[in-house]
Amino acid sequence: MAGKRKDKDNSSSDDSSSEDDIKKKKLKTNTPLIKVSVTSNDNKNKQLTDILTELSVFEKNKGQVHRFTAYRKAVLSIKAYPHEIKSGLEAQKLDGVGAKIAKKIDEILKTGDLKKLKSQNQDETLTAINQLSRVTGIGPQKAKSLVEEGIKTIDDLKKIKNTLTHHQQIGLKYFSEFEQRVPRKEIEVFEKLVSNSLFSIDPNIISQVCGSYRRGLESSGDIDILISHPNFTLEMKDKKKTFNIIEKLVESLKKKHILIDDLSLGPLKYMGVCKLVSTEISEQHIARRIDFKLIPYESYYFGLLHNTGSDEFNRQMRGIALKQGFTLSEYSINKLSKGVKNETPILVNSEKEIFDIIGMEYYPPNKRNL
DNA sequence: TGGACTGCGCATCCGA
DNA sequence: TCGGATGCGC
DNA sequence: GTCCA
Repeated sequence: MAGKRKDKDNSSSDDSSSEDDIKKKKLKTNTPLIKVSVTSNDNKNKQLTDILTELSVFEKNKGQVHRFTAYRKAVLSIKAYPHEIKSGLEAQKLDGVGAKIAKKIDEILKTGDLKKLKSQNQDETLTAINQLSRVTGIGPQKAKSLVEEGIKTIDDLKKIKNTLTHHQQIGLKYFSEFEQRVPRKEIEVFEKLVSNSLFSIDPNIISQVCGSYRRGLESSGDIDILISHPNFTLEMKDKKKTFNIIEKLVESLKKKHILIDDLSLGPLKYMGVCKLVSTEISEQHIARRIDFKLIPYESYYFGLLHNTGSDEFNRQMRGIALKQGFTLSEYSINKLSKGVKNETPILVNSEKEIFDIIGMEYYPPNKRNL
């Protein structure tokens, strides 16, 4: 239903000879990985990346997830580019920047603004959809139907709270809090609390906080914890034998009043809300998003690698794996023979072994902030 | 020029 | 009521 | 929107 593309007036038919030149010269952000320092605030093209990021959000909320990722990829390339971009043509040498974005960059450099963005920002429906989509559980479809019913703001949502799903109601309840970053110090406390609960459930459980926390950043968007146990194997997962670690963990943390609301709870994945207990003398704390994932034991290091990211790092590493004849996933690495996946899983005992298999230099987590 | 772009767990909806 | 489809998040 | 077969 969501309208097919209609990009009229923008028929990208121009400059064909220079196009081919550009393609050959494309700087692949592939092999070798371009290193960006952990504090990569040396972005000389902030105006460009800010505007392109805004465009990406519009696309995502219009349901155009691939256009969203396309813009995001272009933004990452530009952020990693160490010079001030002076023309669309210059930008187009970067991986992920094509003719359309190059044209937009020219317009931005020339006029300081972008008509497409302006008109979208003046579109009441689109901006309302963007607003509603900030509530977790409300995606492009729900946002669209809400706006069609005349619900356009967060305040409007509160009036019809009872018609929302449980997930959406929790999203509304903590709307502002979920948009705050979680300081590293606070995650360290949660880490300890969760570890303690897990140890009392079964001392053989292993766990690790992943995401940007593991990459060493000073704050994260949420808290993402991977859990495994020697007795929970791939075979058990495939046969759907239940292993109720997550259920026990959730129960334990609720007793400690650390978990205060749930978004979803299954045998393999929990999504919920946590908050440190505030006392009179300590500072007051706010609610945070937290996820637990139970990973089969043989998949643990693959899960660790995958869930540590960054997304861009994963993308590039998977690309390198492919060149070496492997497919790398969240669960395993498999040899490709004649393009077909060999189903025999390769076992590893560390992340480093995965790098070794594809002949790649080891990147510790704090070097994966691409 | 048209298809790929990760794909899977959970909640909820929908149709038989 | 149940199995599959869909929306969503990551 | 970009890339690639």
